[in-house]
Amino acid sequence: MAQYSETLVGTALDGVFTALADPTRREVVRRLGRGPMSVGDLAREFPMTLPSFMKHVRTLEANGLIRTAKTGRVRTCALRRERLALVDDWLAEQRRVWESRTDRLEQFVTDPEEHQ
Amino acid sequence: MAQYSETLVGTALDGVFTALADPTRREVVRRLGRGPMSVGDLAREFPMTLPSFMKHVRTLEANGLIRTAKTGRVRTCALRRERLALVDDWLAEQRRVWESRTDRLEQFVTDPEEHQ
DNA sequence: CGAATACTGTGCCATAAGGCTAAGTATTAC
DNA sequence: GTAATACTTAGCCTTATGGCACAGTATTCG
Repeated sequence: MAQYSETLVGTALDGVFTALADPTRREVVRRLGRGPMSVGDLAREFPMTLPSFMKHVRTLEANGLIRTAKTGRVRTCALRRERLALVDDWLAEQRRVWESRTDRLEQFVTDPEEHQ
Repeated sequence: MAQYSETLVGTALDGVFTALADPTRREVVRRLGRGPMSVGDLAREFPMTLPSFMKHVRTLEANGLIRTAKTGRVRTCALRRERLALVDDWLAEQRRVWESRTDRLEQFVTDPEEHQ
């Protein structure tokens, strides 16, 4: 049993998808798409306290979706677009898998109406 | 504050990303890409008990990534590829956002070295 | 220097996630 | 009709998640 096809099981994909599973974090990614912003400026847009918001920032950074740096008392966040490419890559691999589907149609011994 | 850009906050995107955040579920999606399979056949490949595995199946179904149907005592699962398109769409929107970035460069009053 | 600003750290809380065992139900096989 | 198969249900456990309040630190402003 077992053998997951992704070589490492606890992959970066886990983190990236987890990070994007939260609407607040997706919105942060979206806003940073327009350019870097400070934590404070970002936080002001969301209905939660700063400490709570900071957790999202740290999650995004820990999973490589953003980069942050502190200058004086201000921490600026910037999107790391290349990290989103992991999602693209995974989707592309899926497509590769199902495009080879017709090659092995004989495997599907299930009810015909189950075939999408 | 607030106004998240996705119209509904608890969107389908939450569920889709959450479902894909787990390596077991991603692997199920991958395998179903090759064609429908029964819960039992799928489960045999994973290092966990059937009840545990069934939770993943239900999560995938609840979030629309797979369709399942029972015939006799066997439940067959099939991928719903169209649901993965939501991820594609979100990524495409991101690209749209950051491609319009240069239009408003004057907004970035932050440290120049922060600009990726 | 004292006050305001912008985080940061700590600890608490409620719910959800992901796993297990054990027992139950419905089909199918013998 | 008994037994094996293929889930399914229920309950428990541990850890993770996402939120809070409150207190603390480091910069910058006046």
